[in-house]
Order: sequence, then structure tokens, then C-alpha cells
Amino acid sequence: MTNTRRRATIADVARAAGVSTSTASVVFSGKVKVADATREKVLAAAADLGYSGPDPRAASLRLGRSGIVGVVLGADLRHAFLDPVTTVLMEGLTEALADASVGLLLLRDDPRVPEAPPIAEAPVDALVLLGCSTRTREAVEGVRGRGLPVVVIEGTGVEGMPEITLDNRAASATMARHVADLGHSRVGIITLALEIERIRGPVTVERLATATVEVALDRLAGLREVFPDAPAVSAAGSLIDEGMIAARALLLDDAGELRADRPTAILAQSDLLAVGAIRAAQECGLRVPDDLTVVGFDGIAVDGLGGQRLTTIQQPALEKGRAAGEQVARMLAGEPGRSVHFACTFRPGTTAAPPAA
Amino acid sequence: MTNTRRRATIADVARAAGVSTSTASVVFSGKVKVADATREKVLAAAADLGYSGPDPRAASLRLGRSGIVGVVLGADLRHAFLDPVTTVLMEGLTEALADASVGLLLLRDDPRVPEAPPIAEAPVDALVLLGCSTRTREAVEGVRGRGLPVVVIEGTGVEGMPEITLDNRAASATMARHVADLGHSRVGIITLALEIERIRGPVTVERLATATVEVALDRLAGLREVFPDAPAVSAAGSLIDEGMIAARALLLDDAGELRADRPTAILAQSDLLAVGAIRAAQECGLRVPDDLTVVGFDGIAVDGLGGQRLTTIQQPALEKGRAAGEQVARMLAGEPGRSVHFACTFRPGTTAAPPAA
DNA sequence: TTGTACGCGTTATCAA
DNA sequence: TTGATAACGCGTACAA
Repeated sequence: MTNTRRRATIADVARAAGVSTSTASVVFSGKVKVADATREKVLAAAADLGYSGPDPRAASLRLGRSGIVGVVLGADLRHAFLDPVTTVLMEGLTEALADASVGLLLLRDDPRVPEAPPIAEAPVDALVLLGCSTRTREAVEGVRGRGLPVVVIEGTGVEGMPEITLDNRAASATMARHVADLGHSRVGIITLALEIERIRGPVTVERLATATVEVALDRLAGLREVFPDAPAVSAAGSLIDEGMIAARALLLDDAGELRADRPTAILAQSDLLAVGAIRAAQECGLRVPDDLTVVGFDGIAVDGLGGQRLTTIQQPALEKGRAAGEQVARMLAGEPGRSVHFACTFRPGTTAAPPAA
Repeated sequence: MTNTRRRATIADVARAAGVSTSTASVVFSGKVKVADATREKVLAAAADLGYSGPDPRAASLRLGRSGIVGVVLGADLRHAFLDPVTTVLMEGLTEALADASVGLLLLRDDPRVPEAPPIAEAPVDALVLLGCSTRTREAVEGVRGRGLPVVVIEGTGVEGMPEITLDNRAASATMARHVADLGHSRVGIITLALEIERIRGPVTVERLATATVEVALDRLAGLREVFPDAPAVSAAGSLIDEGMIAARALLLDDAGELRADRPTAILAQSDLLAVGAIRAAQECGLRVPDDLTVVGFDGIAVDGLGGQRLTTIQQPALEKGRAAGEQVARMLAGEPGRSVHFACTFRPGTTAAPPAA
């Protein structure tokens, strides 16, 4: 029977088995060969004492690593995982870190809690920043004194941190050019949220001056290289319903009627927004792509599009996550981390065509 | 200048500041009052040595806790977060654990790696099981020897573990009765995946015998209380596209024509499946609810439904997550954990109506 | 192949 | 208010 006073330790097991603690330790770590008979004795003693392996806390102190990689999410966890691109990215991260880590620790950068950034108290071996505010950046700066590897995904990092970036502007320009080449000249743009406050509505010059979300701005800049005067409407988030709302704003007049000068193509900054635009078009009796061309950005596996294949820009979200994971792994191995820049590719689908004569 | 040979420890800081290690420790923990002058000295020494606070690994060994709660996801992380119900549940979990100031460690139960369940190596203070396989259950059983609190969400737990459960069967029966009361007698059922292998197709008696996914089986049993002979088709996952496929199987004949004896109502086991069914119905030229009643299950905020409001069963996903978090918190505080059972509520919408005469 | 002894970096206790 | 000391539980040179 086990002694209830205190949890059994490896020393207790060793004593009960009549071996030294180092032998017992080795039995559990498997790093060195042990005689079968000895191992049996140790395992039996462990079972008897209710000992279920080395305490990870003690092991991590001794080894100097915990096997945990922290992922700092700018927004709340829920929102971060609602976005399919983020989800896929996390998968890539997980994949690349499978060998090097035990798990991902979700850390949220909560501006409501000014004290004690949990980043400093988390026993992590490395950090991945994924859409972080300036405040997060400061907290991380503090932790860097500990010598932790830090990788920044799509966000301005602190000097010396490896960054994972994307050619948002160039890819958007490519897409715009494709639409222009099809013969479209009257196009409408649906942007991602331009501000952290997620305001929905027409994109004006004034708003652009105060906009802060780099991804949205970069993609817009790329589209405007080809269509400098295209009207743009911002969505409050990357959601199908938001795409529907924005598309209606572009297609309909105040009376809810199709406007005569409506765009013949809609360029959406995300696939979900594009799906919403397609839905809105169908609602209005417009056929895609016959009456309206709709293109997206991201190249995620869109759920709910039925048979159509969205014409879009394929972003290597999985690879981004993997790259981040690989850089973390490299740095954990003592090598220097490198920044990685990714290029998107154009992916033709069935939702873009020349404008109706 | 700092010595590059070794990372500074609190002892180094104390020595440099001319105080004892305990005093230096207290300066950082803030648990006891220290003279301002002393604190300044310590802080200055820390800054000078590049010491950025106590090492969380050492602290967690000393304190006996890490401030981390592990969430074991049965499937891969990606899939788990693709499901909106899970996402919301995670949010509730986060919320309930925010006060305990703990982080969430994502652990995946990867069946491909037979050795070394990471669960055993993670320095967690508690575990939450969220759709776990038998194999996970065994691993957890082993870890329980460590005295870790474990909470199981919707899955058969090991004896003595608090469980968070739902009245899937009763709620489904309620919904079926509602549809029957509207006057429907020819209904079709779309089930969630019945097996872990996620097979798509007609639900036969033979399949039911080998089906393993409890949630799907419970909901089906509830529906069949009212419609014992209703044909059922299983989806390969809770996705809109899967709902479309399944709905087509129920509505169309082999030639792709609407069958004369098609159901007048479709009961889907999830909201996403229901959305897919609605989409398929529209494709076939059927109006919802005029020509076809469609109901769901979950009560999530469905993206992409446009103006419609789905008639569904509201499941308290957020509360489930919260409850799990609360039980974890209780157990961390030394109190015994309790199982919590939740009831769903019927939520009327605009997608259910009496069958056309 | 096994045992001894030490240190990983911290914090709680107690005494001064 | 501060200081000395003892754990916390483990892994690993090194010696046998």
C-alpha cells in the first residue's frame, strides 16, 4: 500500500526496489540500458507505490527546458481560432514542432489586464507571436533577457527576431491584374477590418490615414496599383456574413435595387468575404461568374461553396506555420533563426470570367 | 556588464545587490514588504545583470504548480478548432480559468505516436479531456497517479472523474416532436459521423451495431423515438458541404431528380449540417421552410445563413466550457470536483413550418 | 551495469 | 524588515 502522507518520488521507488535513484531514473528515461531484471524490479516498485513517472516540473528544471512553446495571440483565443487561416497556421506550427515539443501554450495578450503579463510566468522554451500589439512586444522584449527564442508571424517584430512574412501587396496586384486582363474596369473591393476596432463601411481617404491593420492595407495597396479608384468597403471581420453585407453595399443602391453602374467584379481580401459576396450576388439574381466576377484571398478550403471553386490567391498558411515552427526548432537547437518570406500563388477557379457584353 | 558564461540567477542578483537571496526573491514576488531602498538596490542589480525575473521552471518546482491546464484534444488541433462548438467551449474554458490565471496547454492525442504520451511529460496542474480516445483514457489513467485533477467533457470518463454532459437524446426527441407537431410525417435525418473513420452514407442497422460516436448515437436515438423509421444519412463531419451532400441523398433520386416521396422535413444533427441542407434545398429549387423544413442542433452563431434564423436546439457550449473550467478551479483549490449535466433548449427560428398541403 | 553526490533556481519557514 | 537554511524532485558526471 502506498503511503498517503506524501506523493512517492523516484527516490522512494529506488529504495523500495533496492536500487539507486540513478538506476531508477534511467529506467524511466530509457537513456541507458538496464538489466531486464532490474527494470522489472523498479517498475514493480513504482506500480506498488503508485508512482507514475518523473515529475515534469522537476525534470524541466533539471533539463533546462519544459518542452512547451508559447503562442501569443493578439486577440482573444476564440476569434483567433474562428479564422481558418489561423487555424491552418496553427496546424503547421504543431506539425513542425511535433518532435521538439510537448504542446502549445496559448497565451493571450489581454489589454484588460495591465499587470503581470503571463508571458513572463509561463515555463516556455520559446515564443511565437501571432498578431501582437505593441504592448505584447514590450512584454516579450522583457522576456528576451531570458534568452528565449522568439519568432514573429506577420507583424513588425523587434530587431533581431526572425519574422515570417507574406507578399500581400504583390499578390493582390497580381490578382487585380488578372481581373483587369479579363476585361473588367468597374470593380469593387471588400477589405478586411482596417482598424482593431473593426469598423464596417466605406473606405475613405481619412480612414486610410488612421488605419492600422497592415495586412489589410498591404492588400489594398496591391489592388489599387491596378484599380486606383475602385470603391472599397471594409468588413468588420473575415466572415461570410460580413462579405454579404459589404457586397450588398457595392451592388445595390439605397432603395435596394441593383445599381446601373454596379461593379462587374468584386475583389475580396479573404475567401470568406468572397463567399459572402457570391451569396449576396445570388440573392440579387446575379450569376457568378456570368454576371459578376468574385475573387478572394487565402486559398483556404472553403466550406459551403457547393460545386464552385473560388478564384483566389493561395496563401501558404500551412507553410507559414511550419516555417515558424522550424525556426523555433532551429533556435531551440542553438542555431540562429532566420526570417522567412513567402510568396502567394494565383489559383484559378470558376468564379472569374470576362464581363458580360 | 553581464557575465556571458551563464545566465544570471536570483542568487547572483542578491549578491550584487548585497542582500540575501530570500530578500531578492521577495522583491520579485511582492509577497512581503521590503524597504524601498532595498528594492531599488535589487532591481538595479537585476537590470545590470540582465536578470529578467524568476525562472518559471524553478518556481513551479518549488511551488508545486505550474499554472498550466492541459487540454487534451482527441483529434488533431486543426479539426478540433474547425468545429464552432468546440471553439465556443474553449472560450468558456478560458473564461472560467482566467481568474485562476492559468494558461491552456494544447495537447494532442496523436494515435500515430504509440510511445511517450506527451500527457505524461507536460508540467500541467490539471487536465481537461475533450473528445478522447480509449488510448488517451489509458494515458490519463496513468497520470492520475500524480493526483492531477481531470475533467471529462462529453465522453465516458474513468470512474471518479467529474464529467460534463449533455441531454443529447432528450433534446433531440424534443426537436423531433416539434417537427411532428407541425404535421410532418416523412422526415429525413442527417447524422454526425457515426464512426471515428467518418464514413459518409446511409445509416443501416448493421452500421449502427458498430458505431462508436456516442453523441451521434444519442441524438439519433432521440430522433427515432418520434420517427422510428425515418431514413438517415451520415455525414463525414460537421460541415456545410457535408450537409449538402447528405441532403441531396435524401431529396434526389439516382437521376438527380426530386423524388416524389422526398421528406418534407430534414432533421440535422448539427447546425452546420442544417445550413448545408438548406443550401442543397435552394439548389433544388425548394423554398425553406415552405417546401422543406430544416432544423439543426447546437445553436451556434451560424455564419452564412443570410437573413434566416435556424430552428434548432440550443446547446450551452459556453457554459459547458465554463463548467469544466470551474470544476478544474475547484479541484485545484482542493475541493472535490462534481459532474455537471446540462440541458438543451429548443430555439424556434424561421426554417420550420407545416408541410405544404 | 550500478551507486554517490551534487546542482538545477527558487521560495517558505523561522529566527534575528 | 532581513537573512540563513532547507527542501522541491530530478538527471548525470564520475567513480566503482
